[in-house]
Amino acid sequence: MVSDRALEVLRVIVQDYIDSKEPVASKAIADRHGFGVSAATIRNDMALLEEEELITAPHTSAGRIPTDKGYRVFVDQLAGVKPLTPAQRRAIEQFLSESADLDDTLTRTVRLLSQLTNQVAILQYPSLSVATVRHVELLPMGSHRVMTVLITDGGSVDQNIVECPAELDEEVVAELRAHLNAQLVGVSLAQMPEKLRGLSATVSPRRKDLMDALSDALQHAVDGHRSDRLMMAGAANLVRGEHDFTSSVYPVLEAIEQQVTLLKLFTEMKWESEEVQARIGRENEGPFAETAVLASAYQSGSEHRATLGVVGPTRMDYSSNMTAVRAVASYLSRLLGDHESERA
Amino acid sequence: MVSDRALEVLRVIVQDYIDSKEPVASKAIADRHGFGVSAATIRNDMALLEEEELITAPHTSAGRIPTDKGYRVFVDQLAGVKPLTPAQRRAIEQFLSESADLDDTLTRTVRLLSQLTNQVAILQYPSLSVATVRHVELLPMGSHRVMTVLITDGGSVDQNIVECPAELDEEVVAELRAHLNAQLVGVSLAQMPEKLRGLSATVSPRRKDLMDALSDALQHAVDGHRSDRLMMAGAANLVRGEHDFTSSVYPVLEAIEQQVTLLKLFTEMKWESEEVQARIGRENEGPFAETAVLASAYQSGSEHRATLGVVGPTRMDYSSNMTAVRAVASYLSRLLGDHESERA
DNA sequence: ATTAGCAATCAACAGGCGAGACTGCCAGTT
DNA sequence: AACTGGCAGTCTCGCCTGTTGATTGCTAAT
Repeated sequence: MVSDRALEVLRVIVQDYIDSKEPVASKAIADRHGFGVSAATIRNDMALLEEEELITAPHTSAGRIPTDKGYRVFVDQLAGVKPLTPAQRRAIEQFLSESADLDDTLTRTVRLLSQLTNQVAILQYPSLSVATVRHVELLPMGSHRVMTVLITDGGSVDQNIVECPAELDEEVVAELRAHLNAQLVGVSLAQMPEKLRGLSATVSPRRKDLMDALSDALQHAVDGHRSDRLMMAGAANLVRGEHDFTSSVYPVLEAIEQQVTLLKLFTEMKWESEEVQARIGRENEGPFAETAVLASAYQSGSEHRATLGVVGPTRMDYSSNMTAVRAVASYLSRLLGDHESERA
Repeated sequence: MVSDRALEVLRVIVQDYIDSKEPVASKAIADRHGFGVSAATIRNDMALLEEEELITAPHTSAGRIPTDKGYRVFVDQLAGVKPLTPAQRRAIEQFLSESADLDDTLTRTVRLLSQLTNQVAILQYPSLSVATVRHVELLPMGSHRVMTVLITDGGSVDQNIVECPAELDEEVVAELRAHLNAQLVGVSLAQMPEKLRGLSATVSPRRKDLMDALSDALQHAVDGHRSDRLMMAGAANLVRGEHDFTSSVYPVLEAIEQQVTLLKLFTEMKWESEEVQARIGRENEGPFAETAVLASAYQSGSEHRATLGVVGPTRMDYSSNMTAVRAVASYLSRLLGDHESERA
């Protein structure tokens, strides 16, 4: 029952509210965006929009502000795709082209995203379960200790120190190293647990304890690769416009730092439909009920996806932020994809 | 000219103000901490302390609050060493004993410190310039690409991908690997730049370009080890008691994220004198002029030191926070020292 | 040196008042 | 049927006021 013009009214309410932070009055709409109709007519449309719970008035004699539902309609139907500014595009190219290793790339990426959006940026570590083992190295550290190094084709490396139940010499280490590489190179991290469990059966009984210890350590390294960690950048942005949150930003910041709520949120999202997803206000539970979360998947390898995005007040610039999230996700995917293709 | 009793008055003003957040009145002091004197006498002492600019009154009919200078005197002369609670001690043991690799240890440490103090905790990455090279690994990635992996005895690992000017086969790689290890194992990171520069002279001319590319990559890995990065945890603590800062916490949080100001602060500090240093209020420049920074060096190896600490409002519990910082620094040193000694 | 007492000062609070900003509605117009 | 102008009603905000309660500084007495 909402006319096209009413939707336009909603659009300008969202837009004006986003940059003025003030409730938007009918008169202001009629003046600034000449719809060819008077303020009274805008008021009728606004009454309609209020009926539909797309906007609400903070108090009787105030203008209107969008509701969560209003933002939702705006995002789904009204938000035009704002192209990146040349400056933004340049910033992206520059930032990402300089990266060295994986960790550095991710750090830069999350900072970049926070700068582009002026929001808190969040980046989920890429799940490397489709990555495969490229090499396993064993380095003796004294007679009863060895360091395992697990190197994957994604370019990431993990190491662990293992207490050995038996005396070690270089010969034994070399033998084990050769054996481990023969068994494990090419195996995907997803298959690793199974493969590691079967490992102790492949060696002579007197090596069994030792091999068990090593496979424990390697399992630990694999676990560390789970995409269950987040990086954050731009926390200061959250406290900048302090009055964006009715109570305090404390629970929001805390929840971001705890990571668990956001990780849950990210995994809940379905990625089939759209490139960038938005969760607005009450659509989120708990501490994020006053925030909007924009997120996009990025390809961390040939298949698997991880998520990056921003968290901010519901009163945010959805158009440009969604563009920025999409752009950063796609640049990062390209970067990692290149990386991937290089090992062909 | 400040009598001993006047100093005691300062002490209780600091203590009371810290946990009540309210200016402290003469009557309250006379009542709660019976000095055996009346409120009027306390008032005389307070007038004296105000003369010395150790306390100040926010307005005429209010109690007094400590000035930066007052906190300084408190910290230097009055703050008793509050022992860790058993619960805190347990938390430290538990947290740090579970750590796996270096990065994990540091992450846990900084989180631990933020939990113990309820402040923002900052940890400078250990400078590994005294760490030595344990192993260099080369892994071919296609015919014109090789991944270098630099493993140090501290347990940290860095890798880089190198574009090779010439075709590679396993034989060449093996030769280079052996050569690099022969030349570099045991070299400290501080010596690496020099050593790397001389490297291309040690190989046959037709390998020279290749070796240069490799040493560039290794140099890059060494650079990544510089202790010019910080980790932060507990940012939410900064916004919890919002009214601790007259203006906004924004500049503080931003400065922490930018890292540069804090790194400068850390390097300025002299570590000879005390275990834990405090910089209070105006003693700090710029964004930190309203905060107190507690910091302590920790030993990241046999010699070199890095810094960890907390940032919070000047109105903080110096006694327990300094104890916590000291304890965490010492536990971390022990942990890293153990690690160090293991390679003997 | 300490104390009791007292006047002075000021923040915090609540209440009241006026101005300004919008809305909602209604009656009239196109 | 859609739109408009006008107007009363409502509510926030800022401002002023007076009141209350807390605390100090001073002075004179002990």
